[in-house]
Amino acid sequence: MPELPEVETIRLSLAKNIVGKTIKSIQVLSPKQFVGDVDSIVRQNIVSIDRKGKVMAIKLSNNLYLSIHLKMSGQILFSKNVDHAVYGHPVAKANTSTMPGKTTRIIIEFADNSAIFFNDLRKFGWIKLGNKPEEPMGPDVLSADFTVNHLKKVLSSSRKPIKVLLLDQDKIAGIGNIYANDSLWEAKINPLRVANTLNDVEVGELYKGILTIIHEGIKYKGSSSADEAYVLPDASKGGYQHHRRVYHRTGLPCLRDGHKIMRVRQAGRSSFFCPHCQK
DNA sequence: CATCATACCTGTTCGC
DNA sequence: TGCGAACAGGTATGAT
Repeated sequence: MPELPEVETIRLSLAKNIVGKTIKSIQVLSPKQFVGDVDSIVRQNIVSIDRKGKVMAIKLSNNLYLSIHLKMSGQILFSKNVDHAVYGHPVAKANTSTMPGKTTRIIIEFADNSAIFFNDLRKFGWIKLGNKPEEPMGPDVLSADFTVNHLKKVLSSSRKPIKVLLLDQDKIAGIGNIYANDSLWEAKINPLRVANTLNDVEVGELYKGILTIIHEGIKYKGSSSADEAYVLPDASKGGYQHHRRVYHRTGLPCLRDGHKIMRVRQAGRSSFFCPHCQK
């Protein structure tokens, strides 16, 4: 679920709430989802929180890093008081408005009695402790290394469909299914196009489209529609779902020309596009 | 080497 | 209404 804009929104919120705090305890309720020695994070301070692509890395005072990947259904909720972790409204799906809930997998408590809850219905997400962050290989979309020339190089060496390629975190880090589809609409490029057939003008448009859409995702604090688990750490919802271009808009009119949005399947995932204006 | 299908989980929604 | 199939933000792995 969470793609770059969602993870960045969570990172900024967490940074405000937990940097400088001391970890008092950790409870791992789903053992497969935590990798590392739990005891070595106790009594450490939170130094900073970084992000590359969809992975967050919390730096601790003993120079270890807690890397977090939310995969499809992960959430991070913050509560000022672990004993009264009640949120203003129900969070997504099966969760109740109090924590821990039935999808809570890991709880980290701080010395001031505040806490974060790692919820994950589908159990694909993880938290890993190590001496460096777990990072995807590709440059982050927001980094200086993500240039139009980098995009050109990545595309020219692949015969994959362009949308499938955009999801490859070893090539570019941070783009997921929502923002890949919407970026291609923005650039008027069909998701089925073979990557190395895009000309320089099209690569330029795609580069601009990716940056436009990712920045818009961050501006609206991520995408939280009814079928998405994502919420902010205070359980409030993001707003990008009201600004989607094509994602989950099958049969609805294209925002540019009114033709019906189509859905196709690529590498096991849904792709959405306007058959009229995306060439 | 590159690309595709499958597995990992659990819950909700769709189609007959 | 009931019930199995399809689907959901992602990615590691093995198969082709």
